[in-house]
Order: sequence, then structure tokens, then C-alpha cells
Amino acid sequence: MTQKSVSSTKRAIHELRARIFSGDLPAGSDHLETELADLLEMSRTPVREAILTLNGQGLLAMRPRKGVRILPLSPEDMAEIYDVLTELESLAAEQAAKARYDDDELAILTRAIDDMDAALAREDLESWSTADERFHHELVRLGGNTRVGAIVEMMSDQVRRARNTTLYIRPLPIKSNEDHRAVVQAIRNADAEAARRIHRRHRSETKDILVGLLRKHQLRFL
Amino acid sequence: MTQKSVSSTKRAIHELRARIFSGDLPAGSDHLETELADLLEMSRTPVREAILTLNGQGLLAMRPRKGVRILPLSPEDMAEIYDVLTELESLAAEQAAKARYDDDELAILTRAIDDMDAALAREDLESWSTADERFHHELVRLGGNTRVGAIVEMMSDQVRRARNTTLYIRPLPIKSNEDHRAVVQAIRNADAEAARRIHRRHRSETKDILVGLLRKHQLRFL
DNA sequence: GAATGCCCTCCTGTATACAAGCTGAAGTAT
DNA sequence: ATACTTCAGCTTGTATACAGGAGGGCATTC
Repeated sequence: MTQKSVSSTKRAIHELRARIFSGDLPAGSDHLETELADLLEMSRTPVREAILTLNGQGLLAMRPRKGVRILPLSPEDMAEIYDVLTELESLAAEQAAKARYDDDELAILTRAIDDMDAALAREDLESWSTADERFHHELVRLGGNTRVGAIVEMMSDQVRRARNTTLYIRPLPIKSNEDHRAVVQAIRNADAEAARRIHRRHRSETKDILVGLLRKHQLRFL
Repeated sequence: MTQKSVSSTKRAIHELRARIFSGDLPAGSDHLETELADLLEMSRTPVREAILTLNGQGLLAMRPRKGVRILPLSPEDMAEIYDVLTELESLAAEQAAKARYDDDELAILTRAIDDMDAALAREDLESWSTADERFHHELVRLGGNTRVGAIVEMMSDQVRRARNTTLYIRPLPIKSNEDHRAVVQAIRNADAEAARRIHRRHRSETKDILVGLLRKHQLRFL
């Protein structure tokens, strides 16, 4: 059973990611390789490979002899990441508009928007959040640049914890869907410049809100 | 001598990178872990860790049982990467302008520009290329966003081989420095919008030239 | 001659062994 | 009391052992 259906390394990556996002492995905490190996019930080797991978994705840092540190997120980190997301997602919006997708292909976007509306009506922030994430993810996919996709995913992972925290202290994102609809409309009209501009402003505003929130609530490290 | 001054894993990463860039490990070629371990005169473990790292950086792909493939670069890849570079570097230019650096701090940029001029006068393309790289790297550094820095470096690495190839078939980049100077001037004037716009156009033009070149010369995989 | 199936090789994934050097603590000297 | 030194333990980095299974080649059959 040396090679099972899914490799231990992959399991380690997924398990560790899940535990980081859930706060099970809290931001700022240190963990020895052996500790994590015991936790995941496997040897150090696949754990080490997972650590190396997650290190490359900016989720943790390897600090020789002090264990791996689950990287905390400061307001400055949040600002950096949202600046990257702003640039790359608005590029994606522009490219999606140029690709001239038909309504069928844009249906996932409008469905995500509808889901967000529904979730907001129920004040179900979890659902709103996942639908919002779906919208942005799908937008990037339609942009068609696989590198942009990979980078955006990585950056989204890095802010995931903070996103969950701010979700309940941020103002209700009621205006958000106006922007989303406008972006989709611009894409539908093949108005690349508008798609870019609108999405850019949208993301930029989100950044200001979230970073402001972290600063205001003194959430220095999430 | 289990832990020497610099770890085997780091050596493996650097050696492999160097050999990939030099073409010693050619694009598209496959290599078994054992083969690379023999080549670098170390055991499979650090080689494997290096492979994992470089895989995360998009330089090679792990293909179970077929060895690691040194990833070739298609014109489409080139286009993707330059689109990312265009967005993120122009963000950096914008931010650098907002940071209000004084002439001393911008000196590295102007020096890089002068070096490019000098290299061009001698038709020394190698030197021009390294100076150009210095300019872009420094611009990103002045932008102050560490994530942008990391991503740009990663993307630059991915196109490094192709860059070297196109260097000798592309038109002499004589107009390039006009743009570079204009960007620096905009940063000096704290004109963030201009810095962004000029650098954006500059990068976008470079993209068109290089991607066009690859297509024209049928360099499908570099 | 082509197709199918079986077998063997060999590569990879994982566990384990091991040594080296850092860290922190304890003890000593000033 | 503070600073310096030494020592022991522990973590990590690296090597190695090992098994499972995939892929390719060869043989057999139609």
C-alpha cells in the first residue's frame, strides 16, 4: 500500500490547507514537522513535501529549528494582495469581454449573482461569500489566462481566513451586485474597456473597505 | 556533513534553474529523479524537494513515471505571461510614483537606462538584456508590493529562455529607453497615472513584438 | 501482420535511519 | 546580578531502504 489511490502528499496538502483555513492551525502558530506528521498519521516525508508546496503558495513559512509558522496576515498584506487581485481580475474581465462569450457561457456568472442576491435577502453571509467567490473565480476562468487563474487562486487562499473574519463585521455588500451586473453587461456588450474599468473600481473599493476594517478593528494579524 | 553551509536542496534548486536557463536541460526534455540526483551528485531527497519547488514556480512538471518534464514555452504562454507582467509592472510604476522617491533613490533606474544606452551603442545585446532586467526588477522593487515582486520574478523566470532566444532576432530595442526615461520622469513628477499608462503601453508593445516574433519564426516551443 | 494479454522491469512514493548543528538551559566566573 | 561558556537534547536535512504499480515489451493467437 505504498501508493494508494491518492498520494499521502496530496492528502497532506489538502488536510493542512483545510486546517489552516478553519483556524485549526491558527495564524502565527508554529508546528514541528513531527507534530504535523503525527497529526496526519503519516511519515515526515509527505508532510515535508506538503510544507514545501504550501510554503511556495505563501500559506506558511519554514523556519529551520522553530517549526513551520502558519503565516499571519497583516492589513498591509491584505492591501498588497487586493492590489494584485484588482489588477489581474480586471485584466480577466477585459479579456472575457474581448472573447465575445454568448449568454449561455455567461450564465454561470449571472447565476452566481442571483445566488448572492438570494443569500443577501436571507442575510446568509456564508452563502453570499461562496457565491461571490464563484463569481470571481468564473470571471477569471472566462478571462482565459491560466497564469492569472493560478495567481488569483493563490492570493485568494492567502486572504481566505481574513475574509471569513471580516465577513461578519463588514457592511452588508448590497451594492456589490450592481457592480457585478454591470461587469457582466459590459462583457456581454464586448465592451472590454468598460468591463475592466468597472471591475477595477469594484475590487479597489472592496480593498479599501476590507483593509480599513482590519485597521479599524486593530486586527493586525489574522 | 549532513547539514553543510548551504543545504543540498538549495543547491539543487539553483543548479537546476541554471541548467534550465542555459538550455543544458532543454525545454521539453524528460528526466528521471535518479538521473538528476546523479547529475547533481546528491541523493534523491533534496532533488525531489527542488523539483517540487520548481514545479510550483512553473519551470517543470512532474509526470509520474515519465520523469520531470522541463516545461516548454509556447507563444500562447508568452502572451499570458506578458499580460501578467504588463498589469503588475504598471501597477508597480504607479505605486512607485505615489511613493515620491527622490533622485537618489531613482538613481538605480537611471543608471540601468544609461547602461542600456551604452550596451546598445556597442550592440552588446547580452549587456542590454541584463540592464533591462535590472531596470524592470528595480521598478518593481520601488513599487513596494512584495507579492508583485515575487510574481514578476516567477513570470520572468518562465520566459527567460525565450527572451534569450528572441534577443538576437528581435529588432534592436532602440526606442525602448525613450519609454524607460518617460516612466522614470513620471515617477519623479509623482504622476502616478502617467507612470502606469506609459509603462503599460511599453510592456504591451514588447509583448506584441515578442509574441509576434515567436509566431513568425514558428518557434512553437522554447 | 495485427491485436491482445501477460509479465517483468524500473520508477516513484513513502518510511525510516542517522548525523550535524542550533537552541536553550544550566553552571561558572567576574 | 550579569555575562559568558559549555553541554545536552532535539529538530531538521539528507541518505537509504522498500514496496507497489504502471508501462512497455514479448509472446501467443487469430
